[in-house]
Amino acid sequence: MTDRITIHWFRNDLRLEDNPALVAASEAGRVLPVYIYDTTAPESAKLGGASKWWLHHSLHALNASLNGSLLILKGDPEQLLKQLISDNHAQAVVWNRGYEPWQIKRDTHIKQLLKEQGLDVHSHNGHLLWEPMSVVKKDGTPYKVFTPYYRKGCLAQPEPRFPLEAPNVEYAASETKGLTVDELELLPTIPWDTQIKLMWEPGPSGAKAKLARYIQEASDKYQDARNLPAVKGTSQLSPYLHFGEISVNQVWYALKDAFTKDPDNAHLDTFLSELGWREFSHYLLYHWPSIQTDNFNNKFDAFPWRDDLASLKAWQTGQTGVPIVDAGMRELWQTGYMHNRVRMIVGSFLVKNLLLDWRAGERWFWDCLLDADMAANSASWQWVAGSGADAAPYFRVFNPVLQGEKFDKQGDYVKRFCPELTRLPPKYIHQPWAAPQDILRACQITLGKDYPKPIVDLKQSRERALDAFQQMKAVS
DNA sequence: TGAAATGTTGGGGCG
DNA sequence: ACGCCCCAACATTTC
Repeated sequence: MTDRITIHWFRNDLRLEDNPALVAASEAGRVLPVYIYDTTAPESAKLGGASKWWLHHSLHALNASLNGSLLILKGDPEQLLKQLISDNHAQAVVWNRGYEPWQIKRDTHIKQLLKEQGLDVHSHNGHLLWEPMSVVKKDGTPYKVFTPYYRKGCLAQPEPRFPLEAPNVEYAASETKGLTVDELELLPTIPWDTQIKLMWEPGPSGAKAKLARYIQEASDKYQDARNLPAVKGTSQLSPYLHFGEISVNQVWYALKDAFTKDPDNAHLDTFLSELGWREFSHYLLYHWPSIQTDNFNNKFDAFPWRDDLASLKAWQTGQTGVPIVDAGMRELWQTGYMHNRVRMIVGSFLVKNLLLDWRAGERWFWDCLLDADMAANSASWQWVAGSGADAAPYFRVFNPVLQGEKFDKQGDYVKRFCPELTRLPPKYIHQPWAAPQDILRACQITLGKDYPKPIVDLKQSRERALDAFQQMKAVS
């Protein structure tokens, strides 16, 4: 029994605490921990630049917590696992499940193959509160609307797993030679990560710090900071949850605990339902695997998206001439993150004011976000575009000026990322094009030179979007 | 987790 | 004192 070796295949569960597969492995004997950088992933699932940066640091943190015994491999998981098993005479393989369509296909195949070879193979739920396959309506079909999904489908079920302690593991030394984290070459060759390095600490300890800070601040309930991009009112846990450096169960129970002590704290309640949205997007991707590329609502197949590279480029680089949009896009580029409120504003702007396909936004976010997550990214873009399940109606067009005035009253957020607008008074900070010439001159701003003129007229482009929507409805 | 257009109400100025 | 109008404030509808 003590000679038995179980391979724990680390994927997006880069933690030792509350790790069901690792617990199972540790109970069966010695454990060989391996991370495999999968080079066979399809193009649409290949990690973006920001995600790679995060993974690099997260693997370092994991390896350190394993006293350097993490085996790192790169290539085709099927081949590498087979080799690993034979080199080390392993009898079992465990992992925590993933839910992206290509992962499911890959894992199902590998599981079957290894079982045929006589191995003991088990997968576990380490990533979600309620797994997609266990939540269906009475008629057996999956939910398409969030509220009944969450209330009747999830909350009515038994409570999610209470977080597990980190197991006592006896790690086996590998006979297979692995790579160092650095040899995966995940870091950028040009140093675009200077700001990111200062802001983020990947790994479980960074996650715990974020969680503690959030609960502390949410408990000071005078603030309504969740919607204010200039304030750190959101938890910023998304990249940690994506890579599994903290489990959703750990976050869920930490919030529940805080909520018990402070039952009418609306922030905590809202945050719990945000976790519900995270579950919902995984659920949608599992039951409708094509949502990353295809409109969930196929009426949108007839939507007249424009083809306009110059506008797309202006959006990507934060040069649209609309301050809150540009601030958001620059925040993304510089920090690998964007405040949730601003994600909705820039998304609406791309899809409605610029009339560009949501898939262009999905791809850009995928490359730039540290928390890039196929489920959340696809479901959220379709939500913004109006083509998704339980989506925002297409005619709900955000006015970036009003959104700015509402959620960034003094323009602090805009000024942080658009320093060329620093001198503008709050009255014009969200619409410099409306400022009188003498004020612009006094602020040393020449529109079209120091800061772009808006690339679209907000009113006209809003009407154009509504017309396009009518046109689509007429076609179908 | 909208915005804009349209409708309704009621207080106050004023002849 | 009364009716009329204006318009802000709020509510409802439409996109």
